[in-house]
Amino acid sequence: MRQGSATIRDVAREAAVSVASVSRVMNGHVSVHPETRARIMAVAQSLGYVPHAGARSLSLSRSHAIGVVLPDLHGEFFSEIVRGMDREVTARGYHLLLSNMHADAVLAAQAVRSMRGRVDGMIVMAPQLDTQALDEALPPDMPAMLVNSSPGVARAALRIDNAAGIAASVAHLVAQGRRALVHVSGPPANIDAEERRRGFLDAMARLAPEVEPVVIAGDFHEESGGAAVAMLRARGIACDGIVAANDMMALGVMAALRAAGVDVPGAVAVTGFDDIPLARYLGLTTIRAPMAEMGARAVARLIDALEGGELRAEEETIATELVIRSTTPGSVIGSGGSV
Amino acid sequence: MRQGSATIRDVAREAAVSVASVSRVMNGHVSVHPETRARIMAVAQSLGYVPHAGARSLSLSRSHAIGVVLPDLHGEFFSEIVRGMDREVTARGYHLLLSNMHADAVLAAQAVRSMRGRVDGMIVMAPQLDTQALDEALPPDMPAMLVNSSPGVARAALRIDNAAGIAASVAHLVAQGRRALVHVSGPPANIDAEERRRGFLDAMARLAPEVEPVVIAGDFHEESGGAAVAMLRARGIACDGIVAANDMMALGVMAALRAAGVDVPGAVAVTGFDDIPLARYLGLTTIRAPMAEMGARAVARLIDALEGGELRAEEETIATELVIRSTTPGSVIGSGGSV
DNA sequence: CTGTTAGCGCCTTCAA
DNA sequence: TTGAAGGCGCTAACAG
Repeated sequence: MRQGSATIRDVAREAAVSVASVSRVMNGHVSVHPETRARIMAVAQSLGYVPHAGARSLSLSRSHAIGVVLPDLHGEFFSEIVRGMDREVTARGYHLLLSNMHADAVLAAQAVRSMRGRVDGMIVMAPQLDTQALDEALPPDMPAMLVNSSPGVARAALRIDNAAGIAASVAHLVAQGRRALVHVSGPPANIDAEERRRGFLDAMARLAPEVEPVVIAGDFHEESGGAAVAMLRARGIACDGIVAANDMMALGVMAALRAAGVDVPGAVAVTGFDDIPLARYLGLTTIRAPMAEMGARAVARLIDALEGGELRAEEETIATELVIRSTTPGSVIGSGGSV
Repeated sequence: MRQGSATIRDVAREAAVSVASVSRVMNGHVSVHPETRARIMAVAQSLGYVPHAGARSLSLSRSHAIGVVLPDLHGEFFSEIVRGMDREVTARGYHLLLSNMHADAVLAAQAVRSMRGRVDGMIVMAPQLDTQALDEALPPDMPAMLVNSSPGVARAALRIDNAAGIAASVAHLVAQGRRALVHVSGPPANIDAEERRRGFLDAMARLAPEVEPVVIAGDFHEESGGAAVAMLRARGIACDGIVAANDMMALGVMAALRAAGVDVPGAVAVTGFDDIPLARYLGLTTIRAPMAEMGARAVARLIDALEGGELRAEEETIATELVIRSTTPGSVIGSGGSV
């Protein structure tokens, strides 16, 4: 992109051929005399010629890059998702153009627009943006995959099965005879948080219809887990199992419970969601959300579409997995993965 | 990048002006009649016109994108570095083009080349590539910053101060009267690992010249920490402090020690390096490596250079910070940050 | 098998 | 203040 580099014309002149021949050789096209080919390759080599990807994509109307717009999410997620995307994208010969998006819809729209002309498609993850904002931000003719975003937009989408995940946790606890379950939810504006909350209520209605389920509002941060426990105790709410909407809050719950001398999992069982590395270390039973696979899948679907397939505006759901550790007791029979 | 989008010509035609005027308006240039400007903007708006960044960068020879080539590193680092870069890059109106690089030099070269014509500069992090491979991979005229890479190349570089960090750990332990220190090193081909190993030996020579320092080879993975402890015990090597080359190994060390009934930090103190989130949770004393700041700094230096400044081929070092937790006892007086 | 020639979408002198 | 025209580097017909 800077001054010095040799262009296709330099190679052509030096090899005494036309740029077309150079282009043919560089792109492995047919019909080039072996001798000319050899000469051209030698010259290209000696000049250190590397095709200018920008020019190439302008002429081909194809950048082989896909834009990724992510919210400012936690370290674990970020790296996992991007890792999955990167794996797939590299295997397919594409590049990833990154752009973070802070919860602001205006900035989001700007980030999305700024990618026109540099990517062939986009992957947008916007758990906190509403349908309309997303719709306005995405150019209508831009192939895009929505990941864990608000439903309602006629776009191809991917989301983890929050409801089934939470339901698995509830089933697991219910199978142990626990009924007084409490859900510590995430921020209300967040689509994942909302689905988990609903999933909890639905699962309770199905699996323990005789009890009135309790939901305490949290915000996905560790502290709100501790706060939830404090509230529970202050109000004297009976509880033998806490289903947190994510692992960080579950950790807060565990710490508060133990600090208060409550036996975990003896008196109260705890489950989280996400399966962050800490969960494994601290023995937290949780729902594993396969973020890397999700990223890879999003890329795969998008590129498939870009290369001729259809990008059907349907939502695909990614299965989660219940990982039983020491915050819920014993190996329970028949409480496998999903519900 | 697809078919539908309106081009500058569509806007020009619709507004009954030349493309030059549209261009002037879009780029906020002077000398455009207010009336024409208004008309053009109205048309652009109604057509949903968004400038084609690819074409723009071809004609300007400026892509406002910077390429990032990273090794396949652990989640924590990856996200922290990229977060720092993203923050800076967004603030400056640039984009990040990502590319992973698996330890193979050929693939690395290819990854780097594939970015010509799509980025204005690059940030390369290659702790396991040697100088020559790096040199060959980077186009001579491509502005680039090396991050935690092999020294010796005449390029601008940034690296965390591994030696000072380890020295701080050693000083901290020595200040507690510990002398029988053991270092569990990282993989020998890794530049960070090597610098930490050397840093340990140098610090020991300086701070505890009377003892023969012990180094056990690890590989940055948790298991090798446990293996190191096993070896220590099998050989009956005396030891009252273990300085691991990274946190994961330190965790392995802690687990093995405790499993063997050894009191930590009573009998043996343990320190790590990196300060991953787990370190905080498990109370591991460690050296904090500010990866986000490092990423941001790399971007800042690169963009400064791209926008007129000089990109001097000098190495800048990023300071680390000793974080004392419970795997090394008590608050020790006078053992602050660096040595 | 090879060269010529239009663009891809935009920016920018140079004239008017 | 505005328009016409060339060019950024490359690819893809279309002729030879």
